[in-house]
Amino acid sequence: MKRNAWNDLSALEELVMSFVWSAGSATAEDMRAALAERHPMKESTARTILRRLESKGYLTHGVEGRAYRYRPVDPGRSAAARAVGRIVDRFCNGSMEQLLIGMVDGGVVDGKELERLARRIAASRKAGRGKS
Amino acid sequence: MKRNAWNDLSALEELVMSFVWSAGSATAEDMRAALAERHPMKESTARTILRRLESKGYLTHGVEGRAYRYRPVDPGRSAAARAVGRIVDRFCNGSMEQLLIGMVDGGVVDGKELERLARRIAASRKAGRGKS
DNA sequence: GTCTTGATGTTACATTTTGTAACGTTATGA
DNA sequence: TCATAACGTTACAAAATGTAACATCAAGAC
Repeated sequence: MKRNAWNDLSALEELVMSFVWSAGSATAEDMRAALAERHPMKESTARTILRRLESKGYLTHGVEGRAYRYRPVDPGRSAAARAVGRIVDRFCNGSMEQLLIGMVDGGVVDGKELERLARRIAASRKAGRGKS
Repeated sequence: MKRNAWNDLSALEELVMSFVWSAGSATAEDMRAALAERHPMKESTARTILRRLESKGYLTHGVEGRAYRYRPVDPGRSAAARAVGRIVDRFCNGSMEQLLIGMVDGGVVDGKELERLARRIAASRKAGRGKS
């Protein structure tokens, strides 16, 4: 049972996922050490969070020596895209345009920049799979 | 004192906001009746949810006859834009481009459509403003 | 002027979710 | 065989959620 439609991660889980996504993969200790200043926690706690994230479907793990190495099931942008899709439904009555307008007006992204990115992406997708 | 200013709505609160945003405004009864099938609840419960949403800053109310009429403090697209900004930070390492790529690849929005909308929006807001 | 009634605020509480972690178990290299 | 690192299990307190009863109070009905 999800917390809500656009995100079922708690603040801490979100912080952890953020780290794992940027790091690519991580063991419990890696994560704990990396977030030590932001959010200190015991080894046991770190592992619990990672396990919960795995049970929520965000992470998977493989054995590496004696430790577990967790890695994202999907790239952050995929999870992000799904989240945004739901946001559009709930907050903007399904109108992607409304969302974009809100983002530009709210300064989340500059209008020109958005146009530039959109143009580039549309072009590259049409041509062929050249992910930047 | 919200830990997550962007993601502080529960599933039910989200459903209610979704309704209020699309309806423009609503009394507790309006809301309760509208969501009756989706999520039945007593009058008292409906009012509690609306009051909580007001305390969270999502709604405000004015008196209308004997009832309170709640209305969104901000258009849904504003709340959506904030949420997306946060998502970009956490899920995409701050890269708006990564988010857009994820959305196009994930089928959340068509590349051409995105480009069309972006172009139109950029055109209608010639100035590239600084963030608030 | 009461009385009825609809709407409000106050208060309550069982669940679920989160954050945190102690502990017991197990494989592995010394 | 033993120390250890890493794991899973289990436990809780605190906060968030969902749900609602109850006491009130204003305004129109009589």
